[in-house]
Amino acid sequence: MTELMVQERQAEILRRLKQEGRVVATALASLFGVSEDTIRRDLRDMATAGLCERVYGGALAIGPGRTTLKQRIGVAAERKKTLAAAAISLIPAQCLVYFDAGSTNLAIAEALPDDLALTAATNSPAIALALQEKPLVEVILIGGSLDRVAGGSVGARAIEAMAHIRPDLCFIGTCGIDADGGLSAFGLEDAAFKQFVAARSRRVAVAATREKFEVSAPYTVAAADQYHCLLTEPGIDPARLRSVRDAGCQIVVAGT
Amino acid sequence: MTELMVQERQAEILRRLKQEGRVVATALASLFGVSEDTIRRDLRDMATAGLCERVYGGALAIGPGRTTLKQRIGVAAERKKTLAAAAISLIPAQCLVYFDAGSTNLAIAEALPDDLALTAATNSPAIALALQEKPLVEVILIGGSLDRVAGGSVGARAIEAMAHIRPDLCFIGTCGIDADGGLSAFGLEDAAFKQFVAARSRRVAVAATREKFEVSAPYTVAAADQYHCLLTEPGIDPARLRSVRDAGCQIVVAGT
DNA sequence: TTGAATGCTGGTTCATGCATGTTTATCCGT
DNA sequence: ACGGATAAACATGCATGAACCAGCATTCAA
Repeated sequence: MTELMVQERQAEILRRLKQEGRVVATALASLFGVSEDTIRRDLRDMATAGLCERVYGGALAIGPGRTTLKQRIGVAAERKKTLAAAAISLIPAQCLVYFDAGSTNLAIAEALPDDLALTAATNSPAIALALQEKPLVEVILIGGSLDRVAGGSVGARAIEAMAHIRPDLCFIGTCGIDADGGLSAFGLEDAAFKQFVAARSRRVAVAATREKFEVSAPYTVAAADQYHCLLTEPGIDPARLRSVRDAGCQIVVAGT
Repeated sequence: MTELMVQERQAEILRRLKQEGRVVATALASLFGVSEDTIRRDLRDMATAGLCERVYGGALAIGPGRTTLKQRIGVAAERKKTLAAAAISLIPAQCLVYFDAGSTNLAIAEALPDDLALTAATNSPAIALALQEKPLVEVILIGGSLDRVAGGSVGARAIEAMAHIRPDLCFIGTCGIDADGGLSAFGLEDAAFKQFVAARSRRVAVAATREKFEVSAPYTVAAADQYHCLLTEPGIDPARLRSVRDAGCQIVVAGT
């Protein structure tokens, strides 16, 4: 490896932190060909700068990088990751994809591979931040009034901004799925916006963990025949899925 | 290698910077057949002109991929907090405040007290997330194309969305402040958007740490008489501040 | 002759490795 | 489970050489 300057070395450490969630001091020392003291100094500086959390033996990432590490450990989030992996296989390269606000869609955005080139639109600041990390993704942010509960822009301005865009594919978030496969949301404006986006998209996908099948939210978003793909986990009552499939919807069960 | 003139040499250095992302002073010296002092002078000049980042041993390229918002957040975090505290005293309750993308403005948004009620607009996903945590703040997200370097929306859509809003106060971010107090930015679209926002706002404030006074970015945003309040730290050359004050601009020095 | 570009001198700062003593995690025997 | 042993990881201070800057001298062209 070519000799690196301080800033480059720290930048590289930061990159590894983001990617792997953690770094080991001794490994970095031999990797860069410097003493462990130097690495420790680097980590200390980066920690005081708030770029990482110093721990005995190395350092941990802060923020999303660290949550992905936690996700690797946590079982519940492991399911979302599986879902996300399956979702990504639905995305053709070089197309325009819309990501609706929501934690499941955030997981999909985070899981996008670095070598996938596409244009991504979203109404969620959190998803926008995640997408910003993907080098080949051009990000379009949909503005509007920020809905605290939904975690994304809604309202007239959001719809106006969305009217300029026709996604090839959209991932709609849902709060609940009723017996007939209908999607629902907790907010009136949120539901209206989802509806608008779904109507404009060539292809509508819904990624939902199994607990969504046990929730019914007050505002309807779309019936089963208004979306094209339902992405979910194993262990759902086959009768529920059948009714959705009968409406002409593709069912993808992740992890099978 | 044939002997080159200063401008040619610097242009060649810049070319190499763009291509390789970094240059080493000693290598350049032997390459051009000049003393290391000359190279250092070159790099120093180019750095003050905002063309590269000077580091011990050489220089690093500036721009996409090099310095992202995330990296800038950790820099001078403590000082930015002091700046933020002072900035908050400028904000009247119940008004519409715009926060431009940038790490300094992010610090201001994070420092907002929980009992302050206002409507906040921003083009930055990161700032939107921070504002979402404040219970009495209504958040308006400005959409558009997401600029990775600036960390916020820019472009036609962003301007269109902004045209519906007339902020009582806006905090504009700046990449550099020139000798006459003029603000500048690294991106063309970014600069254009800042300009548009500033023109629409009743009152324009700029919060800048001291290093901004040593940087000059390529695209101009606003002259000193086009903003109303400059918020900065102690230790700035008084002559610089005087020229800004002479333009009719209020100067607030945080932490004094 | 003036001014810009460059090289040189001396003193300063910076990054790094090494030596020292301290703290921490882990293992082990009770 | 508990307390001590042990080795790894750590912080600190210091030494060193490289990189740095300010200032002055030199060159050369306008």
